[in-house]
Amino acid sequence: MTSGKQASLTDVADLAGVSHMTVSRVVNKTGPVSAATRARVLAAVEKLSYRPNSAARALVTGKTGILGVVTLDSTLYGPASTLYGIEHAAREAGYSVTITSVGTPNTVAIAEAIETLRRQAVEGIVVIAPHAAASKSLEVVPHDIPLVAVGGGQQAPVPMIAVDQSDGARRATEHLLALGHKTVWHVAGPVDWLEAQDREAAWRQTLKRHRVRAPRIIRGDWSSRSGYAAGQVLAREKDLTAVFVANDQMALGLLRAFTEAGIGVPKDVHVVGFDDVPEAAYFSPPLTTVRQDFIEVGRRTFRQLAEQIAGREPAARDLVAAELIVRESTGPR
Amino acid sequence: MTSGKQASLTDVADLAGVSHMTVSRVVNKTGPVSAATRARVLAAVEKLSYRPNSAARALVTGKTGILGVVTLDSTLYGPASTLYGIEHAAREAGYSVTITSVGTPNTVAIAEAIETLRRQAVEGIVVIAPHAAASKSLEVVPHDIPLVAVGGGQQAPVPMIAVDQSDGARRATEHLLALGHKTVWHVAGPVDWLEAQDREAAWRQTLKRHRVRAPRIIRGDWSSRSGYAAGQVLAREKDLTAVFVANDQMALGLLRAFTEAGIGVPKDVHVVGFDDVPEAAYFSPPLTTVRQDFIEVGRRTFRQLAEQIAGREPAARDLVAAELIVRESTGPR
DNA sequence: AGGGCCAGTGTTCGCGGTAACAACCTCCCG
DNA sequence: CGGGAGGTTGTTACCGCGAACACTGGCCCT
Repeated sequence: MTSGKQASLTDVADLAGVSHMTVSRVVNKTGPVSAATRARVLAAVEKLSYRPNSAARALVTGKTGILGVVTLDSTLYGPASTLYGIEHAAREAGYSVTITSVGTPNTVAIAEAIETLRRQAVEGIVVIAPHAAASKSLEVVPHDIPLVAVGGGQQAPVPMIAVDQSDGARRATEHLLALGHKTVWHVAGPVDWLEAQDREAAWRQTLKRHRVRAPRIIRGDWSSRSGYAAGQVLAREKDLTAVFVANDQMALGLLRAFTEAGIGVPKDVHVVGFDDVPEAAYFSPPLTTVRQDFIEVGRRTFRQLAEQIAGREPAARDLVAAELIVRESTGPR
Repeated sequence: MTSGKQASLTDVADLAGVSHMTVSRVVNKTGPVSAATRARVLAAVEKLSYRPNSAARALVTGKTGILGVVTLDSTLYGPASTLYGIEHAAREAGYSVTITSVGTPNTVAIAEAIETLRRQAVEGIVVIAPHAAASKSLEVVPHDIPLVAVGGGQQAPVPMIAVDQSDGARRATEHLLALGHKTVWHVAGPVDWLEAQDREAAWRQTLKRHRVRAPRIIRGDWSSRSGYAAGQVLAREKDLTAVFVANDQMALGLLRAFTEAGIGVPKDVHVVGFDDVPEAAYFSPPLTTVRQDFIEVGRRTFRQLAEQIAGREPAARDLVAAELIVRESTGPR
């Protein structure tokens, strides 16, 4: 019974004894069709297990119903969550999502990824690459296709959605200051990551506003390993009482280093992270951190893209508020 | 200069003063074209920034160059890593990947996801859903499209690639037994996850082979929270000295519970996890665990699919070996 | 009674490519 | 010097679908 080829509109039409146009009307619910005819057509569709040919449809309508996402091929919590947020919103609206990952977010790789997606005739592109180089490459990208950046930094050259990094970092820093600390140290993310820059800048500014001197910065690369190294360095600082770490993974490494160095958290030092990964509540000790609603980011990203596809020119920036989650790492001593 | 529409083969042909067929030959490097003509065509292509229309091509060739992946919309380390492994291998071979995520892997959701992908005219489908229900739904899926399951359990109804769960669980259990423990407790994953079943079965079998009685099982849901709960339960067991936890996230929660209960790891109890998430080396204490090479899984998955697309009937199962990574959680007391 | 109007249906055309074949030109050979 | 070979180019026929328009018949209105 597997007759080799997929059934076409015409096949269905022949079986139902109507023209292919009538079948098209039934399938797409466009134009009037009598109940009797519709039933016959539907039966034929069922019998042949007809599936519309997306290529043919795309060819004639000029719309593929596909969105492209450029993402890092990492399993970093943020990008992965955002991807699923976008995919979910897109699917609900009848779009499908194809991904192209880049190992390292340099200008060339991003440009290639975008070109790859364009060859797929995607209707719009999301770039999840909160990275300076990525942002740079967006400047030179042709602007003849709907495009949205996720986490593109303060002055992205294209419309952008992101969690408000400054807001989050400010909350974290002020939380620590409110606990009475003289100052707050910072373990930053990689310089070339915009989110790292934003968090660092907000931390610095918050200290300044409170007339507190900023200690020197320790820099990591988001990994637990680098957080561990940072922790070893900080463990040698005499008057260290509070640390704001730019993400949870690094905070984990830092906690480990502190444990090994005999530094108690929260007894001797208070620590705040960023991201609120699902595991953060079970670190030792449970980590105070800044939660980012990536699902919401994904949703708004899709909405933004949909607006552009519809030909409207939506707001250039959209920030999602961050939320401080207080746990034991900044608890009573 | 943005002339509204994308240039077509004919536009290029007109500009270069040749027929559209010649342009096609140049673009696809099929058939002979004189050097002079090729140069003229290429110049025209460049000038108009011509991009082949994938829909038109797909319509006539019947090939879309798209692969579909059904995945969980979770940020679980395993599925996410596998996805990127597949995407990478696929892109190298000129395929692009579209994803469809399912919140919970029940039969209906999987079937819908597959149908959604088929409407996209994907050339092959990967189902990353190491779940009993997913496996079930694969039994009833039409077999007229190349399909591969990742982590589909021992008797998947379709070709399957996976890390050898039994092998990994056996290594973990034997490692603990070799350290002299009377027995090994097990915190298992959800019953309806095939990997959880495999790990549990291998643990039980290994104990049996060593003529050791298996303690009762504690069951979690992969989350740190459930691992924490399991840890609280186990903390009340008198003769507990060794625990094999079915994944690293749960192991983290368990470590936390043990810490709160005053149980030392590795001093009082030895703990082994599964997955080797990047953070595992920085747990307190660093976690002995079983590493799974998801990139390799992704690579082989794509290869499998490519074979099927090429019309060959490849091996039904392909297992990737697991590796035991020994760290402090099973270290000297 | 004649003329819209409209629901229901069919016909034609073309989207942008590739496959298949035809046509032309050169060159070389007997 | 005729003819076949082969390299180079063009022509034509679809692929499956939807847009646009044409057609049919009944019904209502004047």
